[in-house]
Amino acid sequence: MQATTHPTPAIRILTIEDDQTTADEIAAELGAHGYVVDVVGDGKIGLEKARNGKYDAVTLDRMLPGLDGLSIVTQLRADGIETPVLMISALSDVDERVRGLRAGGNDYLTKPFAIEEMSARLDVLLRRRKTPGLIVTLQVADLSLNLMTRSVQRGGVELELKTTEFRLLEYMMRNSGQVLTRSMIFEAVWNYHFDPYTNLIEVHMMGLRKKINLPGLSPLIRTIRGSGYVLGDP
Amino acid sequence: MQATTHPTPAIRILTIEDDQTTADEIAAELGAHGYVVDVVGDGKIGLEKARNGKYDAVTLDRMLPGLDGLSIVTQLRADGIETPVLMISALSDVDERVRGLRAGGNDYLTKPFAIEEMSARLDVLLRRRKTPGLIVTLQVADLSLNLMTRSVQRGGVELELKTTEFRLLEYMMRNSGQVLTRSMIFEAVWNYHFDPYTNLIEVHMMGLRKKINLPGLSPLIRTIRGSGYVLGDP
DNA sequence: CGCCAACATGAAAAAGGTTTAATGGAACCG
DNA sequence: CGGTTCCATTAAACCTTTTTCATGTTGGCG
Repeated sequence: MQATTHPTPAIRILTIEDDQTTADEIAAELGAHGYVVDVVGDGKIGLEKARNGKYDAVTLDRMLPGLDGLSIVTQLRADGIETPVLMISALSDVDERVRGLRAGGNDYLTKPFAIEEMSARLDVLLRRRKTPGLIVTLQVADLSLNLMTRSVQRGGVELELKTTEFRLLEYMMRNSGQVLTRSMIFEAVWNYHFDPYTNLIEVHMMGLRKKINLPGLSPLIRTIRGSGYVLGDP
Repeated sequence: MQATTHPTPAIRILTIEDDQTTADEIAAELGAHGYVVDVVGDGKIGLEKARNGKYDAVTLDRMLPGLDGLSIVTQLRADGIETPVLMISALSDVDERVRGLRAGGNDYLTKPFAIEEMSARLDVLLRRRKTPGLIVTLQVADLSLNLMTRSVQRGGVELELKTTEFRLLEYMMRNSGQVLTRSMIFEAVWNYHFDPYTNLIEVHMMGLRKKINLPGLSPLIRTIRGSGYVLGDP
C-alpha cells in the first residue's frame, strides 16, 4: 500500500456557518467521526466551494452574511449539483422548514440542537442510496393509487382513506370496468367465504363514494342493481 | 372484410359439468354474454378437450364421473397449461376451497349459486392481466418487509404488525445500521417536527421488539443510550 | 455504592375505525 | 300506482389501536 493514498478516501464535509462557536463544535464532532471538515463563514464563498469542492455533504446555516442559505441551495440545485445538504436554522416554524426542503435541502435541523443529533442526520444523508424510488400505481380514469406509499389521488388532490376503504378501492381498481358481486368483494376485502348477511359493503361503499366523488367530477362507482358494483367512468 | 373470419375472435369457454340442468343454465347465460360454450359431462373427455381445445377459460365441477375435478386441474397445471379455471362445487367448507385453489384453480364457487355470480367471476378471470406481481421488499438480516403486501417476516415466520409499528420498522429498515435519533423518528413516522415530550417511541419500540425478537434469534433493535436506536445485528 | 438520568414496561385512558342496526328512498314488477 | 325488493344513509355500539401516565429497571458517573 502506498503512503500517499488512503485505503478508503476520506469523506469530506463542507460546513457553511458564520457563528464561530457553532462552527467549531460541528468541526470537532464531525472530525471525531473521521470526516474531513472545511468551514466557511461567508455565503458567496461557501457556494463557490460547494460547486467545485467535490464534497460528500454540506451543512448549511440559514442566515448568512454574503449570500442567504436558501439561495445557496437553490443555486446549487439549479446548477445540477446533488450533494446532500443539511440545513440548519434558528427558525423553527413549519413554513420555514418547508421552504428549506422545497429549495432543495435534504434535511432541516433547528437550533439549538444536540451535536450528536446533527451527526446522526449527516450519517443518514451520506449513506442515502440512490433508490430510484420505484413507484407502483394503479390508475383508473383520473384516480390513482400508489401501492408503495398507500396514497390515493383523485384528479391530483390527495384523499385520506381508512384501511378498509383502501383495500376495497384497490380491489376495485385491479378489476375496474367489471361487475364485482358482493361475494367477490367479501372474499377479496374481508376474506369472508360465506354470506355474512350484513350491509358492510354498502356502508363502506358509501364511505368511498363520499371521498372519491369530488364536486364537479364524474362518479366512478356505479351500482349494478341485483349484481354488484363497477368502478370506471362510462 | 372476409366472411370466414370474425372481426374479433370469439371467446371460448369449456364447461365440464355432468348435471344436465346446471350445464344448460351455464351455457345459456354464457351464450347470452357472447361467449362460445362447449359442454362436456365426463371428466376424462373434459381433460382431453381442455388440453387441446385452446379455450380461454374452463368451468369445472368438483364431482364428476370418469375423472375427479381436482385431478383435472392438477393434471392441466402439471402439463403447463395455464388456462384460467373456475371450480364449482357443492362442498363449501374452507378446506375444500383451499384444496381446490392449491390444486391450481383460479377461483372457487359453491353450489347453489346465482348464475350472474358465475358470469361476473368468469369475466374477471378472462380479463386477468398477467401482472408479474412485482415484489418490492426491504431486507435486514433475516428480517424482510414486503412493501406491496405489507407483510413482515422474521426468519420465515410471518409477523402481525400494527400500522404504526409497520411504519416504524420500515423507516428503521430503510436506514438500518445507523443511529436514528428520537427527533428523526418522530419526523419520519409521526410527522412531528417538534418534541412532544412523551414516551411514544419507547412504547412502540417495545411493541416492535416483542414481535421481532423471536426466541432463539438475535435482538435486532439496539438502544444507543443518549442518542437513539439502531436496527441491525452486529 | 448511591444518585441521577435515560430507558423499559404494564395498564388505563383516549382516539379512531369497523360493524351493526334502524330507517328512508329508489328501482323494478305486476 | 301500490307493493316489494334492493340499495343508501345515518347514528350508535363495539372493537382495536394509539397515546398517556405511573412506576420499575438499568447504566453511567462521581
